[in-house]
Amino acid sequence: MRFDGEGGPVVTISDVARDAGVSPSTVSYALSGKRSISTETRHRIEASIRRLGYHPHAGARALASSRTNVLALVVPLRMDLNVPVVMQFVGAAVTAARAYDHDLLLLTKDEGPEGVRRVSASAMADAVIVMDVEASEPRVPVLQSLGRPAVLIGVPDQPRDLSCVDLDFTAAGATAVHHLAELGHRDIALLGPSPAVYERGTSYAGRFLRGFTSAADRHRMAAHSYPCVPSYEGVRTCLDELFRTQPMATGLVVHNEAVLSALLAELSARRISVPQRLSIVAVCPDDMVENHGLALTSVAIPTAEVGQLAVEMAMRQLGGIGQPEIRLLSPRLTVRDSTAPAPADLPEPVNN
Amino acid sequence: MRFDGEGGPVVTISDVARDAGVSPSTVSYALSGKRSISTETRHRIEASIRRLGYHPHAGARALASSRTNVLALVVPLRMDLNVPVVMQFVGAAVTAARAYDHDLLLLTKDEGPEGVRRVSASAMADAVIVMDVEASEPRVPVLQSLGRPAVLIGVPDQPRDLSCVDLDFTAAGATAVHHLAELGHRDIALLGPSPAVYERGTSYAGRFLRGFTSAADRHRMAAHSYPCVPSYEGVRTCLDELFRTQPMATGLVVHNEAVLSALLAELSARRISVPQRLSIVAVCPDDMVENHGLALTSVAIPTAEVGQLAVEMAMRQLGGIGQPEIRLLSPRLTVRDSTAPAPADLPEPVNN
DNA sequence: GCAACGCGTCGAAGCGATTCGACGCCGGAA
DNA sequence: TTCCGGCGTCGAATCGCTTCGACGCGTTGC
Repeated sequence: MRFDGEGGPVVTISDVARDAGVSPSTVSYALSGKRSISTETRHRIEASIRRLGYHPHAGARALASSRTNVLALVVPLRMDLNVPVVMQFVGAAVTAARAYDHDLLLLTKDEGPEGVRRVSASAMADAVIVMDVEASEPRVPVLQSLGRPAVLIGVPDQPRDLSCVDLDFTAAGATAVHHLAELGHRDIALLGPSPAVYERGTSYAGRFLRGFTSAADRHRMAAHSYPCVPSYEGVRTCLDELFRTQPMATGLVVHNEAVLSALLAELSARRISVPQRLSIVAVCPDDMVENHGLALTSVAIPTAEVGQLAVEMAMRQLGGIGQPEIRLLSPRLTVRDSTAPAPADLPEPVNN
Repeated sequence: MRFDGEGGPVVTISDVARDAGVSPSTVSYALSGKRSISTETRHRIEASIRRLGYHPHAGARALASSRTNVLALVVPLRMDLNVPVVMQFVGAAVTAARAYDHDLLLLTKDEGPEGVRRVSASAMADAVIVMDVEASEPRVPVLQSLGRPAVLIGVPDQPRDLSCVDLDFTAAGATAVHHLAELGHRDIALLGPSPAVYERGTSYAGRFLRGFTSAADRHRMAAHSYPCVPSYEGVRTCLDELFRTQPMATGLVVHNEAVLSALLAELSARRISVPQRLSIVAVCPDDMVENHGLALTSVAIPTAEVGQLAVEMAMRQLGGIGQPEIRLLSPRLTVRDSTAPAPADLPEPVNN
């Protein structure tokens, strides 16, 4: 039992063993349950552990067992992504991980493929979860060569043998359009994420757009897409452009959580009433549909589920059961107060 | 050189040593620089490392050196805090940590003091950084007994021997008030964070409020504070309350980034012009003052600096130089378009 | 000319866990 | 009664790295 600086005594497994009158290996087996231990002995060991305040040394454990009980999570730090949404994923993931007695090591996308390799090669994590996946994701080859479980949140063009989980954004796009179609809208638009997001080839943006476009085609609706930088100015520019191109548009799908409040404020300033003149379908986590002065009809982004599933898929692979798989969650539409039947009489064209 | 599942060969320090024709300890010294190595030998070792693709095993390193090169970061997951602000801290911290060749382990405040103890006692991290500090912070005793460096972002009532870093929120409150006083405002209000934040005794909220109140007293201004839940509804309620209590208020300090856009939208809906009728000083990170249709006069929350400083203070303590210290950054006011001299004629009272 | 020293390198002893094989004991099957 | 198998436990090897002490050699100082 060494003493270490200010901190209390550093208790090792041998200290526990001595205190309980058994050998270290017995303590180890009592802890891991990999061999049976008599109830009698187990209780004695548990008591010693509590009395001495024993915590296994993570490094030693990792060295001996080649398991760290740590998951690496790669998050985007960019500000053109919606930050609260990212945080929701992270929160769900860390909570799920703790339920499996694992911790999360935080990496940033900035480090690129090399960061993933570094952490994995130096055995700092047992598996890797990657957010903000791009269509031609440069981290896929690295991830694949790692020989560790990996889960992508999003779907690249070539997932190879990697697990993916996400909302089915293609279906989500279609769902939003379908809802507007049912309400009789014939001329609709998509207010999408920042152009930068598309240019980067971000997985979900493209998938949603495809779903939106092809559903609109199927319904023979007029439909255009307007990427929108997340600022008041960006919203204004987008709306100008939108109503110049489609002055008779009556439906708007918003796939950009960050601009929701600015959009509603600006529409109200322009005296465009929602949902009378313009119906709005938001695509965002459920807890973001309130707080705008109007409950928004929305297609939910199930951040909590996705984050949790990502961890569970990783854990399953670590457990040996379960192969890589691609799981796309079906979209769920909740009708609230921002959508209504298309105006019966031709709406007044919006001019700016 | 073992082979391990799908992953490439697992290269150890002995493999490198053999390849370079030296002993393992020499490789170790070449890597750490703790003893001098001839240039000749060092080059040979570096070449071997590159050729074999050697990455030191983090667990083994931690075991032998009792250093993990990992910092634990405890973040709040609550949604009543402004999430983008939290993310800015995190981003700055992880970037700074990488500059010191360290990684970040993510803990949540949910785990409470026990989480901190767990991670520290099992030697998963060398130091701990804690966000969202409360006045009577329950993690302080644990942190103190750990015998590891710890840095709080925020200042509890009893910091004991722990390092703290933050914006000087007391001074920030005073600065905002002072600016309005100079412009001739005599009747002002504070739109603060959610009541829950105050009830929790969150460090920065109380400090800001104190700075605000005492500065207003000093200037003999009428001043009240209105905690505001971050939703459209919350903003409306607050404004109702505010103008019922202080119909002649001409200045508003907003210490709640999340409601800024809702606030401006609602004010515009109520035909209260900013800054003619009402001057607004925001307290928020600089990159949040745009995007509202009006550049806001603000007292900056230097998230990047604070996050980075937190890491640097932790590193300094790990390096043995530097004692625990409390660093409060001086506030910086930037005058933009949301503040103007108080209306010369008595402003029309706002009634709702 | 010799002691003292610094430099570059090596070997071996840990660090604190896991895990494999072995062993004694007891109960049930033959 | 003997043999076998499972249970509970132990001892020792091992994981990959750091670090301490030692050693040989070439300099430097008196």
